[in-house]
Parts: sequence; C-alpha cells; structure tokens
Amino acid sequence: MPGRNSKLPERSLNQQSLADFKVGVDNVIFSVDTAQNRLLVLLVMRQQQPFINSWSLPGTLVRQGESLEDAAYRIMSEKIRVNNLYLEQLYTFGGPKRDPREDCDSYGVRYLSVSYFALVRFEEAELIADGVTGIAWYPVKDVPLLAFDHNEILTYGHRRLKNKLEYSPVAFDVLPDMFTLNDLYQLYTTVLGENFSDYSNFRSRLLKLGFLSDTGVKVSRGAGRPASLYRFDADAFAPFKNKPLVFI
Amino acid sequence: MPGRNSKLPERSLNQQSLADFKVGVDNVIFSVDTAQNRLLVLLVMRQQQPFINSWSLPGTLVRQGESLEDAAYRIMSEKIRVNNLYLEQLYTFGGPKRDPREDCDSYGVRYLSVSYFALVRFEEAELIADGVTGIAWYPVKDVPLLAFDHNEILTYGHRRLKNKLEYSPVAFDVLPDMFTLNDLYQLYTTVLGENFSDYSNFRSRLLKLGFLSDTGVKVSRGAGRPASLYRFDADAFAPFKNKPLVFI
DNA sequence: GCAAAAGTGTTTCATATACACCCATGA
DNA sequence: TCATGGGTGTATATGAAACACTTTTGC
Repeated sequence: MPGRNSKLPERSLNQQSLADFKVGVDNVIFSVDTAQNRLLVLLVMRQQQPFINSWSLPGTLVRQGESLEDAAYRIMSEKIRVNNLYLEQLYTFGGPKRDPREDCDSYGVRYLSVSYFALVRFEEAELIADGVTGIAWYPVKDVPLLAFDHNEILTYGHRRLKNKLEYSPVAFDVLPDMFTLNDLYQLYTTVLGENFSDYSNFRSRLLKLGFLSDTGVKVSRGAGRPASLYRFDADAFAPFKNKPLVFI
Repeated sequence: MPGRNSKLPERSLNQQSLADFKVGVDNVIFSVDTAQNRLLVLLVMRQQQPFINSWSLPGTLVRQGESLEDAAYRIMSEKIRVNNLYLEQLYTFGGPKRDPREDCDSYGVRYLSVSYFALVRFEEAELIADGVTGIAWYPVKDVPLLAFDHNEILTYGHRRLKNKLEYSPVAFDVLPDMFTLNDLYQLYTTVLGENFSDYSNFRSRLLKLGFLSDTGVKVSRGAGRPASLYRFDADAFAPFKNKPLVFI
C-alpha cells in the first residue's frame, strides 16, 4: 500500500535466484441492501487447507492462458448470477510469508494475490450455492476474522468503493435501469455514511448536471407522494468523463 | 485497467492446469526539471532479448524471499542515488502474451508485471551509469516506442502522478527541505500544465491551509525581490491526512 | 529609474450548506 | 385531515478566478 518511507535496502548479492509464483485473484464483491441500509460484502467458507473453515474473499488461482481480468470475471460467474456489475483491479499483495502454503507445500513457490473490486446490484444478485461451499453476504460493519490477509484487502476495497462513488458514476452500473432519486440517495448514504449530504441539495446538484432524465413515470411506495423514475443518460454524461466530477 | 463492460466468460472445464509465473517489477520513475520546466521519466536501454536495444522502464524480476516493494526499492537503488523519494504501487499487468518470452523460452511460464510509480527530486538524483547499460531521463512529452507494454504503463503512471499531485502532498517529498513558493508552483505547473491556476491564487490558497511555515530566510535568484523560504510542517498537515484535500 | 520577481488585495461569480416550505398520496 | 415521503426554493457563507496593485531587489 502507498507509503512514504524511503528505506533503500542495500543488497548486492550477484544474481540471486528468482522466485516462482502462483498467482491468485481475490475479489472484494460489494452490494448495497437499500431496504436495510447495509453495505454487504460476499464471503465464502474455505473448504480446504490452509484456513479451512474460515471465511474468506472468493478467489481462485490463475490458469494457463487466462488473463487476470478473465480470472476475476470467472470468480464472479462461479459465485453469483448478475446482469450488471462494475469490476476493476484493486491492488496486488505479494509479500513472502503472506500465504502459509509457502512454508511446506512446495519447493519455494510463492503465492501472490491480485485483488479485484466489484460492485453488484443486491436485488438481482443470485448466489450460486453449490451445496458444499458456504457463501453469504456479510454486512461490512461486522465481518469476522478472515483467512490470509483478506481483512486488509477488504479494508482497502472499502476505501476504494467510497472514492469511486464520489468521483465516478459507478452507482448507475448497479441501479436498475429506472430508479428514483431516493434510491440513488439511499445508495450513497449507506456507503458514505449518513451525513454526506442533505437530500435536497444532493438532488438539485445532480439534476443540474443534466445527465439524469426524468422518464415521467411515477411510482408510489407506501404512503407519500409518488416519485419520478429517472434514467441515467450516458450520452449526456460523456462530457464529464475523465473530469474530476464530484457527487458528494 | 478499470472497465465497465460486463462480459462473463463461460468456462466450465473441470480443473484446468494452473499457470506458473515469474513476477517482474517495473518502475515508472518521474522527476521534474524545474529549470527547463520539463517532466522527465527514467528509461534504460535493454541489453538482452527480447527487445534488445529498445528503451524500457527500469525493471527486475522478483527474487526468492523478496517482497514486491523490496524489489521496487531495489530497482531504485540500482539506478539512482537519492535521499528522498515517493513510491507506491501502480497497477498489475498480467495478460498472457504480453511478454514474448512466453512463446518460446520456457514451459508455459507466464510473465506478470507489477508496476510501481516513483517521484524523485531531479536536482539531487544521481544516475548510476554502470558503463554497460544506457540510462537517461526522457521528457515525457517525447518518449520513444518502448519495450513490452511499457508505453501503456507510462501513460497510466502519468495519470496517477497528476492525481497524486492534486490530492496529496507528494510534492514535499521531492522538494528540498526549504523551498520558495515559486519552486512549488513551478513543480505544479510543469506536471499539471500551464493553466491549472494563477500564481497568486495558488499562493494564498496554500498559505491559508497553514502547513507551510515561513522560515524568514530569504533567497535572491537574479534580479527581483528575494523570496521567502518555506518549510512543510508535517504536524500542521496531520489534520488534513485522508481528507479530500485539493491543491489545484 | 526601470525591469523583474515576490507578495498583497479586491472584485466578481459560482457553489456548498442549511434550512423552510409546498405538493401529492394513503390510511 | 394528517402523517408521510417527494419535490422546490431561498438566504447566507465560503471559495474559486481574474486581475490590479504594491514591495524589494539587481542593474
């Protein structure tokens, strides 16, 4: 992780032997349960050593001919069925001794983890329970102790999620095609915390930007005035691409 | 690199064989030549196949027992002597076929590159010319075609540099202990482009933040009124840590 | 005195923040 | 008709952008 220390290790062993690696991909998969206002992360129960019977991030080892991104998508498709998702690379963790398999298992093979970060829509995500593996959404607030350095990876992913939400339109990858401004607001509040902005200001700021189009369709959810359904207009958003847009 | 496509490749070969990796670290090392207002990147001439006699980012393969960060620091210390630097992980490039060695050289060994991004002070950086290897600072504006996918890595690093400068105090890792506000301004201008801000506004914004302390010492550089030397006060900066600070 | 570089101040305009208030619906 | 959630508007403060102006030096 980023650091500002400036140790420059002195080492002049001439031609030391190279490490052999297996490369794993681990996904931090988030979703937002807007009904209960909870941010969730997907965990699986490990079925083998090491860390058998510990919760962990869903992961896999990279196969021959498979790119890192392919492996990340493969994890997704093995664990959940979704139509829309956002996925991007997070960070690569690769210190020696991060995986206990390095000690015994093999002839000095190192395990390196490239982590990816994903956001999916909770309501449409269907978990694939294969009967053997435990798999579950956990509120980020109270995840247990995880296998390997997965708690660290999760923390890092959570930070990234918050930034992404503030600076880019990921939310719309994960909302249904049509949504109310309150849906959007709920999503932001559960991820960023209660006091990130007043609803009415959030509202006017977003509408002024001009890439949310009112469909005219109204929905009524219980009591109260019916809300308009809006749609994200990708074309109208185009000029904002790569600009330091702030939704806060 | 981050993407928003949602292809979920279908693949259900049961237990395909895993890829074996060698892991390389490549550094995008920037410095700013404030005298000539140029942003520079450090390149080395490759001495072996593949891409012999092509310029490339300085890199190395990770050794046994060595962490990724260690390897990144080792590259630094092998190429330049500096007292201060900023270093952080950039991105991991790992598609198959990105390294031509994968084709012939070996039994299906893949090469993966974890890139790091560094910023050093140009004036104090002393390049280590070992007589054999070509090594040089290149203006980012006109780097040639590089080996592997290094142009892509460089582009990515450049983007990260600009963000870092806007949102965090990296500049002070790379400026001398005492500096004039103009030194700081020059640094920002060469990296972010001429029209990122008016000098006087830049000035008042930064001073108001309160983590630059005037040492009272004056320096005269040619004609004109002598400038005050300022110092970065890390303690006074502490409250801003992790806040979305903007220097723009 | 004049040019050059450093540093200060002012005016204008846009936006964030904190509200108060009106509107449409179900019970 | 009242509670509930949706939606609009306004007053104030804060900050960005542009630019005019003063100060201190070398020549």
